Amino acid sequence: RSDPVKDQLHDLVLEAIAALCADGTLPTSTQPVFVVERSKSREHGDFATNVALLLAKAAGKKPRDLASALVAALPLREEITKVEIAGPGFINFFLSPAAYQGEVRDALESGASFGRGNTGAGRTAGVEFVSANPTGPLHVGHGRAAAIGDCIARVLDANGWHVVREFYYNDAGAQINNLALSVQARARGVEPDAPTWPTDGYRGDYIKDVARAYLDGESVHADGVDIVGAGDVDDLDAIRCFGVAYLRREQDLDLRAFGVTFDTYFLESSLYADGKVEETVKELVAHGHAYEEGGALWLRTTDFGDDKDRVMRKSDGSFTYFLPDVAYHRSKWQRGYQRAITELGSDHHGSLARVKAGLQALDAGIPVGYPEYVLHQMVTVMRGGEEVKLSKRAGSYVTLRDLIDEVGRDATRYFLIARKSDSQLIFDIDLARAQTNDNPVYYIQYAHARVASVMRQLVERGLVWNRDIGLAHLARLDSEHEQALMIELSRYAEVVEAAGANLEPHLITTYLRELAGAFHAYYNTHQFIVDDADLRDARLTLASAVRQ
RNA sequence: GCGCCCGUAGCUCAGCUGGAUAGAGUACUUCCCUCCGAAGGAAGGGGUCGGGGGUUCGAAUCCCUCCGGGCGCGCCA
Repeated sequence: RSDPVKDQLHDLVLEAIAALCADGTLPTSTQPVFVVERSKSREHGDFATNVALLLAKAAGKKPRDLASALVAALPLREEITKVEIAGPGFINFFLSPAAYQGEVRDALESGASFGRGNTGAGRTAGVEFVSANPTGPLHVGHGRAAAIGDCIARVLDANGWHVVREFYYNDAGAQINNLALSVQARARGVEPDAPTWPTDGYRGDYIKDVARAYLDGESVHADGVDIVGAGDVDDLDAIRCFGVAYLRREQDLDLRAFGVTFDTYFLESSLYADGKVEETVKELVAHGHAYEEGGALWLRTTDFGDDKDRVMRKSDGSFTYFLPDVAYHRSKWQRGYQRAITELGSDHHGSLARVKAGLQALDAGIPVGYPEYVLHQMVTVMRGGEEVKLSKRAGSYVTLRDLIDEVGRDATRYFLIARKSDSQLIFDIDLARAQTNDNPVYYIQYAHARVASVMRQLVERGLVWNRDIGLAHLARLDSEHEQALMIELSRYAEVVEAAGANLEPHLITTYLRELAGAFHAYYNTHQFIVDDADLRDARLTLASAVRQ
């Protein structure tokens, strides 16, 4: 119920239906299922309803005839300037600007909380994203994950959810061991192509930085712990701890520069340390979904929609990655996340079915749709019409830091969420840097700059604007362009709601561009009348409301 | 081979829980602009919504099939 104007129209139609039921035009058992929607084009008014199309059969009438009857029974309202029957039987409503002035009032009165919803009702949603292994710098793909995850978190927060941002990382597995060996090799002066270089070692230049810091006894602060480089090249455990801390800190600095922070860092190793992995295995076995074959322990995930059964414990006694994943998502449920959103690169999609199956096999009352996965597709970075592939720092890929340094934090965030996450994304550095209206970030910032400009001039002329003056002059917002702007404004709450419901933050970017467009149109055409203080104040009311 | 995602204007993409002549930005064509930022405004041309079939009063949207592109199908993570 986020749009009061739409809701009022919906209620009016209900009244009309009730009237037709009373006079026998409609059967009294009629189910009033219909929608009132914003019209796509101005020719079709502000709102339209398909009610006559849907009820025509029940009424035994042609849609347009039923529409006529409904319109005749519709209560009159001052803000409705015209009601029209169009096309196959749509009823179009034309509203006066006054119908939207309440939205501006709401914006002024609610300030920063304008547009917030409460579908979350204070429930807890855990949003897990990025979750990069601490084995190197974050790349563009992580950047997309960071932007999408953070914006999902923000949008859920705006819908009344209590949001916990969570970063899960592996600090103990084979990849980390590989990292430790790579740092050790660098510390010993071994080059990547030398015979003693570890198999599949990390070859990037950043490994040299880690090794040097370790040898120099540098102190690294990450996730609330200080780790000092011990300098001993034979102590692989010490190297591992230092390397993880070092790269975790680097990732964290990049994320902070990107405007992203986390509430919880969850270590994969804690699942083992706290016995969660063993516990999960025991429960799966106890519920009869496990069996042994070829010396390994399997889970019958095919009972829960997976393609084939999966190995939980390998024949060598160690666990596959699959089991900690199940234990981890189980812990989200146990920690009280009524909703869990897991943001991943789409190359992980193969693991979704088995994790969900594992959670169901626990028989712990976890909902079938838990967790909700949001997958993002690959990012291609372009500059000068060519694909950018290399980063000095990491070697084989473009880092998030490269992008932030080159195009700035806000533009990077905007472009990384501007597309549906399941579409491949082309990140055009030239476009993102452009100071022209081709660049949507520039276009939006430019709209803001124009508002700021007017406000500044107001102050320079010694004039005052405040909320009360704005509220007193709402009725002056009566021009066509002001109405167009107010209509855009009135969509805000439902855009926020839809973005939250569908976990689609790109809806926000699309909306912002449209809002900026309405603003530019308003600015470009209206006459700024300096000798009419009242009119000026009223117009500035809207400027300020939109800015907020 | 199987599974998931994508295919919409020259380009980059919205729209996809079914609705009216399929939208935005950009590019292109014509016209306008010396008062708040012209980094502007007005108008116009441009589409078999990948192809085909089906369901429906109505399909870009739902179902089937084919084509094209990406990704995934390990006792790797």
